Amino acid sequence: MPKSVAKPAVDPTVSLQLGVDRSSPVPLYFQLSQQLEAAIERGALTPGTLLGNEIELAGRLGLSRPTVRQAIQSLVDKGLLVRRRGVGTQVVHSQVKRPLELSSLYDDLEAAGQRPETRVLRNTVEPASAEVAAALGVAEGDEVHLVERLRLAHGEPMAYLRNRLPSGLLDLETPRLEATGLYRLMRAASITLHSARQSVGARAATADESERLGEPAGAPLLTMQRTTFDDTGRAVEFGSHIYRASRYSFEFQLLVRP
Amino acid sequence: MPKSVAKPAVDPTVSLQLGVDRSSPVPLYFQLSQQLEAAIERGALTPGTLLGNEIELAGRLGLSRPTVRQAIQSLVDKGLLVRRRGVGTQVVHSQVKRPLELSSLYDDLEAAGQRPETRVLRNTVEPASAEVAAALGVAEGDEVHLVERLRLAHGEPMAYLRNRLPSGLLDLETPRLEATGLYRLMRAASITLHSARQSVGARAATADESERLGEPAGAPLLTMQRTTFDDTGRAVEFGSHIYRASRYSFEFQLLVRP
DNA sequence: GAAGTTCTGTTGTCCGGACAAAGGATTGAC
DNA sequence: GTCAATCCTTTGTCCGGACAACAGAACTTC
Repeated sequence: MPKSVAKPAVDPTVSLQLGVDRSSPVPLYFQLSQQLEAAIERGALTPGTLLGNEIELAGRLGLSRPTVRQAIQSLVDKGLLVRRRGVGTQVVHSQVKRPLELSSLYDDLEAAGQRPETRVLRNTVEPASAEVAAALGVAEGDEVHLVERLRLAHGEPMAYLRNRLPSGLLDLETPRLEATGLYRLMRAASITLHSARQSVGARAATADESERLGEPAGAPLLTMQRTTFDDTGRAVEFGSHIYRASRYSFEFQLLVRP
Repeated sequence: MPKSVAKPAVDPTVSLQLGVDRSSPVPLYFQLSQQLEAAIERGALTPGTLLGNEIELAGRLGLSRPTVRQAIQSLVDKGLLVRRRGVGTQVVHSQVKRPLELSSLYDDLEAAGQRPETRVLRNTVEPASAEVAAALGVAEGDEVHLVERLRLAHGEPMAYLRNRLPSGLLDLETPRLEATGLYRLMRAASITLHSARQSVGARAATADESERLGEPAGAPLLTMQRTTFDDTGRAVEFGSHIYRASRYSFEFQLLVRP
């Protein structure tokens, strides 16, 4: 007689009502990965759970194994699943929120439930300094767009944002800048952002800065410089921002590249 | 008679001497992606170059299209290539260096050519405070390992590092801590890091801190808190670090998730 | 000459199958 | 009981093919 009985390892995905709509234009692997992600999100798949094996899952859903693998892979890339050869695919033991995205302060604040407000202080054109020219990849002295904004939350200043953009890239009207964030305007202009190079540091506030942000003189500030590139490699934005360290910090999650 | 002649678009990969070794245990897609990456790195494939189409490339290398696609995809994920349906695959217009890794300060300094030095100030065990317990996922009052280190470069203090680890995870001998970085010790103990949650901020130095770091009183400091998880979801480290803002800033590249 | 239409080339998605490699559990030998 | 060898399960890699979707160029029509 076998000493077993210990076989509680029922495939947890069976009770999940997974299913794909083949008439939808949404790719099958994407439909599946979204359903799995939602299941993890709402706790139907708890951390540590072992997903049933790919072949069986594919068979049950009427999909091929490559398609199921593609769905799982996308979640592995997001850090939600972990695969182990010979073992199976496991829901990662929670803690994953969102792996560092190229987000604007505006989106961050809005997501945090704070109603961001923008005050445009300058919106003009000026010749590029050597530093700006190098960052944007234009010639020194070329005209670039300059935008200076004060970002507030709950009526309190949070950050002072200074951006330079290649002139003519975007029509930046002050009302639109006050209504939303810069990145949203870019996306709306069908500029597809690709990557950014950032530098985060700290320094003491100058007299001007402390006054503008409502901080005592010499208060510590968080600084961020960022050059953003679109998918053709053009630099589309160079920002030099300062944040009130007493009110703001950068939070992010990052994944180890396997 | 065709008006053409305009056909300078020779596949740039033909002159690249690509080829795979089927007897090698290294996966074919990986061999190919490495060769392509090397070619981009050394400038043999210049930014903007259009790779030949996948099918032809697969045929020339004696590989199947899925294998070639897998190789290309890995470089797209790294941000080195951009694909456009109906157009082709293009080398991204440079600027990409390295997309933010979970690196230790030690590695960063070493890569920058500075010889990092570590002075272990404390290496002991203590009961977990509420904050530490929450971060590490242990009970309050449980014993955790505490390591306090001063990190120097060129003999100058750069950062003050305070780490808590679940006790018993690693045997942290002071000599080993002074010889290398914490993450390397973890990897050596075959702990596979998976993700980390970070928070970067700034504040003014306390009297103690300013003295330890050789900064004037009240100088702005860059702060970083990080909880690191391994692939089983365990928290393996909780760090609270402070950096001299006058000497150090965080530099990183990040990619937009498509 | 300008606008719409068709055509062509390329990547995106999906299928079904096959074998290799690794991890864990079981079995066997001592 | 302990250790090594074996088996089984699962993911990793690779193949060959098919059609869809999209972008751009060429062509036709007005």
